[in-house]
Amino acid sequence: MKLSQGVEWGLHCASLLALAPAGATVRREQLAGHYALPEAYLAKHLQAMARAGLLRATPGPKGGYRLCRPPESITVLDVVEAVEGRARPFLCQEIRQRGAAAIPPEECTVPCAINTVMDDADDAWRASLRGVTIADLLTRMRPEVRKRNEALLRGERPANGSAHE
Amino acid sequence: MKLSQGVEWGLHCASLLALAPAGATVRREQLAGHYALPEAYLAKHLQAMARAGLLRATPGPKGGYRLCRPPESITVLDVVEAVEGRARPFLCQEIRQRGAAAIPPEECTVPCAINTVMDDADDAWRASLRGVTIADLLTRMRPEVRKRNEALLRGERPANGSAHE
DNA sequence: ACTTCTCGGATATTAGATATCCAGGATACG
DNA sequence: CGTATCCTGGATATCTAATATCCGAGAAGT
Repeated sequence: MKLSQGVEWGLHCASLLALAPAGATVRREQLAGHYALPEAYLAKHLQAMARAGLLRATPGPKGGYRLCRPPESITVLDVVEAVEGRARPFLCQEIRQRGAAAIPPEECTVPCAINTVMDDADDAWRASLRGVTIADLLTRMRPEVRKRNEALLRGERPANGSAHE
Repeated sequence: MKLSQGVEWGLHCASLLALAPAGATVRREQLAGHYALPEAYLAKHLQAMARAGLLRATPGPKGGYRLCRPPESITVLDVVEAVEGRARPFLCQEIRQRGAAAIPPEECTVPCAINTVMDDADDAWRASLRGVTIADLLTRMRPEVRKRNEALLRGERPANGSAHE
C-alpha cells in the first residue's frame, strides 16, 4: 500500500498553476525546476492530468500548461485519481470460491463481506480527499511563500538568500 | 495504490479461525487448502499476524494456529496493519524545500498542507476499517456457508457435490 | 529419542514504479 | 513559408517491492 510520488508532484504543480495569472501558461521545464523534479518523468503525470481534463497543454512557443477549471472546483481527489487511476486498492480474488471450502457460484449472489468492508473504507478515503480543493490548499499556504511563488511565476528571480523577510 | 493480496488471505483465515471450536488449533496446511492458497507464502502472512499478537502458533504435533483474542475484539484494521504494516501510504518528499521555489527550513514549521490532507484521508480509511470486527464478518456470512466451514474444521468431508442443500 | 510441526532466513521470479530518450506534430513568430 | 519552441506518445532501461518457494533449526507431543 503505497501511493505514487506522482500524486505529490501533481498536487504541488496544480497548486502552482493555480497561482499563475489567469490565462497564463507555465512551461514544463519551469514546473520541474520549481521543485527540482525530473522533467521527463513529470511529463508523464502532467499528461495524465491533461487527459483527465484538469490541465490544458498548449504546444508551441509561449505554450505550456494551465488549469482547465477554477481551483475551487478541482478537488484533491481529482488529482489523485488522474495520477493514480480509479482502480480500487483492494481486489477481491474470490478465494471463497476456491479450495476445500469452495462455495458454489449459485450461492455467491451477495458480494464477499470482506470486499464490501474494504470498498467502504476506500469510499471513506475518497470522500475525505473530495472534501478538499486546490483552492483550499492555497489557503493553507503561508502568505510569504505564496508571494514568492507568484513572483517566480512572473519570471522574477529573488535575490540569492530569499530568506531575509 | 494497491493492497497486498495477503490482506484478503489474512481476513479469510482470521474468520475461519473464529469458526473453529474454542481452544482448537488449525494447521497451516488446512488453512491453505481451505482456500487453495500457496501454503509456503501464506505462512509469511500468518507469521506477521502472530507477531502482531492476533494469532498464536503452536509448534509440534496437534499444533497449528488459533486466535489470541475473541473475534469481537479483533478489528479488520488489526489484520490489515498486521499484514500491510502501519506505514502511511503517502510519503511526503518535502519537495517544497527543493528547486527554484525552495522554502528555507526555518519557514517549514508547519507540515506541508498536502501531507496533512493525505494523512487525514488515511485516518478516515483506518477509522472505517476499525469499525468492523472479525465477529461482524461472521454475521454477514450466510448460515449454510458458515455451517459448511465449521463442518470442514471438524474434519468432516462433505459429499462431492455439497451444493444439494 | 523420535516424530510432527512451525519459525525464520535465504533465495528466485514477477510486476509495477521510476526514469530517460527521441520521433512526430502543433503553434507562434519573423 | 520556414524556423524555433514546446507538448505528445511510444519504446526502453532500471530499480524496488510483492509474490512465491525451499530448507535448516527449534519446539512440543508421544
